[in-house]
Amino acid sequence: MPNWTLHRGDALTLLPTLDTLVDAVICDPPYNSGGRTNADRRAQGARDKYVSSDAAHTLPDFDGDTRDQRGYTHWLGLVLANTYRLTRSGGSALVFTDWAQLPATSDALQAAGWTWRGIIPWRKPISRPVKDGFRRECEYVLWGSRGAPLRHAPTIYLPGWLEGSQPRGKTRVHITQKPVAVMRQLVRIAPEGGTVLDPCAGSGTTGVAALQEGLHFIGIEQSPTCATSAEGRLAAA
Amino acid sequence: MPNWTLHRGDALTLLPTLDTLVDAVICDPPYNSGGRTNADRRAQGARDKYVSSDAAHTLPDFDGDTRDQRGYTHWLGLVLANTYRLTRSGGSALVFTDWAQLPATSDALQAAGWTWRGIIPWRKPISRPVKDGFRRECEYVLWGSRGAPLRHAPTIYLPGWLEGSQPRGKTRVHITQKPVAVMRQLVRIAPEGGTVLDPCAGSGTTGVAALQEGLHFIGIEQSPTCATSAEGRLAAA
DNA sequence: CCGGGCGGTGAATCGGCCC
DNA sequence: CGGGCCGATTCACCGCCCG
Repeated sequence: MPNWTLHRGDALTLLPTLDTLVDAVICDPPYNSGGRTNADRRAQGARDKYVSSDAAHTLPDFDGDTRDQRGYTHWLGLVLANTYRLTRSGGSALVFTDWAQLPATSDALQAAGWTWRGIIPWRKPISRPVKDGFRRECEYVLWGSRGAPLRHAPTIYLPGWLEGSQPRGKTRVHITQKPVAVMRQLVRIAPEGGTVLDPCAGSGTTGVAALQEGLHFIGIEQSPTCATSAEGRLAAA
Repeated sequence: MPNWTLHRGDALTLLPTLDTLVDAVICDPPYNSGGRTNADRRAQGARDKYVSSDAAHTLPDFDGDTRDQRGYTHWLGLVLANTYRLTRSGGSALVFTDWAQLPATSDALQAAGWTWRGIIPWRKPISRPVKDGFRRECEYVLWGSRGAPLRHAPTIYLPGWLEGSQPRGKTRVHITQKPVAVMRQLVRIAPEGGTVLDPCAGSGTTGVAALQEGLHFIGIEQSPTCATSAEGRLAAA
């Protein structure tokens, strides 16, 4: 029976106090990328940047989305270095990013010691059209490993791209919530019975997917509101 | 009736001598990314890196695939800066890259003066599975613009995701040849009756797509073998 | 219970106005 | 003149309602 733990608080404060070794780190940080100017990025909350001005839902805003690109790279590098320490040799990191922060994310991943292994695009069928230009309908997952990637037994083959829309309606509790089906593909990078760590757990989708795949889960979430709904979802899973 | 020109020679030598203004630059440079180490990358020709050792075809090798990452960024930045000079305000650049060179390519694009506008993944359904890991089945097109992107009349909406396998069999004349259907989507970023420039024309697929979409085409190709087959394909289109 | 139709939305972006 | 703020915009897709 897989088990789970959710720590409440700041990732950079809590990670140094942990000592359980894990097999995979899956992280969906605030991208810090909305807005055209640095002032836009720093001044607004995530809701103002990422949610349509006429959206009817009342999902809560989230913190930690006010860094400029250098600050973001540095912060993410620290988080990833702390998770690297907790990861077994052969373990993997999977980090979400949008197109604009992809190069910064690859810098942070490699600065933290991970070997960069690839990009897995995530295609979102419900996305805004762009007038006179190419639609921006993908987010991206960067894959890194600690040393040579683990050999699985039996051998597994994971997809090179993902597809899935954000949950809608009453199952949605977070502005940037990921579909469980997408996360279930990703957590399979951990070996059978392994442990997955998510330092930016949000609404806990990574944990739900891990439990469904028979993996243990350790999460960290700063926002009390998110942590509470994550605990509910994890307990139900 | 759209017309085309193909210059034979090195892009960095020829670009400064051109003075026709263009609406879009589409470029598929040698990625310089095969091999695990810098020594691997520099020692081999493109054929050894990108083609299976048991491949049955005998397509010619290509030059310009022996730079390390710093050299690649610098070279690509020079090419893109020279094409920037020839591009009308509001025009676009579309640059192909694989996952490993994506950050370097975004650096070069922006260093050359272009505003980075997004990433369009290109999925190649025929790709090798990765043992115990995520398949690498996408390449990426980086979109940049010179100033604010041109307003089209009528307004167009271009895709954020491309699919198409590399040509096989006797229609394939180049190791890294792109499908015409994919290139036709991309050249549409140029306005009706506009001109497309490809400084690394290869087998001329960009030009074929441009002509089919009613656009003019200017290409540059270094390899005499490739240039000859490109001329054949362009004349037929 | 199933199918068709309708209404709402998106990890924004852009133009324009005001200070 | 530059920066900040406001509101209009776009359509494929998904969920829900109703027949």
